[in-house]
Amino acid sequence: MNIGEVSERSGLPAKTIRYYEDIALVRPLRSANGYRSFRESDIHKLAFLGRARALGFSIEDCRILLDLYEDKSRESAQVKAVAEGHLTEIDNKIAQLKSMRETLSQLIETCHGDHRPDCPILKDLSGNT
Amino acid sequence: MNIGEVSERSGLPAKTIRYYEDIALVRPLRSANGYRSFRESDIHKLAFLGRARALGFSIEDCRILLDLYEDKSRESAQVKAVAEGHLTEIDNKIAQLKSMRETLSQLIETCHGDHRPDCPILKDLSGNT
DNA sequence: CTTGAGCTTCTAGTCACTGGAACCTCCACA
DNA sequence: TGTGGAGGTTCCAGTGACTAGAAGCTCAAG
Repeated sequence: MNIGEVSERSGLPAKTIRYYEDIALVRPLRSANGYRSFRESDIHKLAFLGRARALGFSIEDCRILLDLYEDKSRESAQVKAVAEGHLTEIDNKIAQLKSMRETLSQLIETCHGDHRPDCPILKDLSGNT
Repeated sequence: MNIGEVSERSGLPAKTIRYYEDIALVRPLRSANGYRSFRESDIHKLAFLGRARALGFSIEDCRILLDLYEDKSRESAQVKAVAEGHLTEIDNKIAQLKSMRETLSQLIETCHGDHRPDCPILKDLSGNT
């Protein structure tokens, strides 16, 4: 199967699929004309990658998860550890964003936002309390 | 004032300060020996940038905010608009992360995480329901 | 006069793609 | 048989906001 159809079926842009081959996440065969030739298992892998990326896993995490997926003697604890590490990162990011949000929304509230130049947002950024 | 002291006083790494000069966010003078020579106003700007970046504003937003800061005839509505745009982005990111978090934590809960290979996380990623 | 800290510039790497150029291949239709 | 266009190929460069590291210059203290 050619890359266009694989792109449709996996939901990933062709560029991304080529990139994933570049970094050896998938290894499609080649036809006589030089075109990539994807097997069902490649499409399956790509869809796996799409879902893992949608959950925010890094490419390196994806690589590990794919390896675990293909290792039938894996221990589920290994998978869980990767997922938990990622969950922690997500929690950290959420906490950071919430803290930014908090500060920012307070500043926005106190800014009258009209034609006058006086602005508590700039005041705060400039270090004035 | 040399970059080292400015780094300490502004809280920004020297590398970052040089980068900010590269992209013309600050324009320190130069001493006869070629060293950057920072005025108080440069330090002030850098501290401003540090705070704006800590609130998650992009470099381009920071550039706009700095310009507004220096434009004494600005309208506070302009500042507020930038801040509100950024707040919306933050909210979007938080929503996305929360949705990831939701899915991921549910998967983690159902994974027993022991020596057995059976794993609902991988099952889900592989498209099995 | 040496040593070491601190400064300079420059290049390249990060992450995960994405855009674009130049070129090749295939298939349908005239 | 020619042609046009869709779809494939590779390679290079850019994104954002730094960061690491190398090679070399300057300065102050001992």
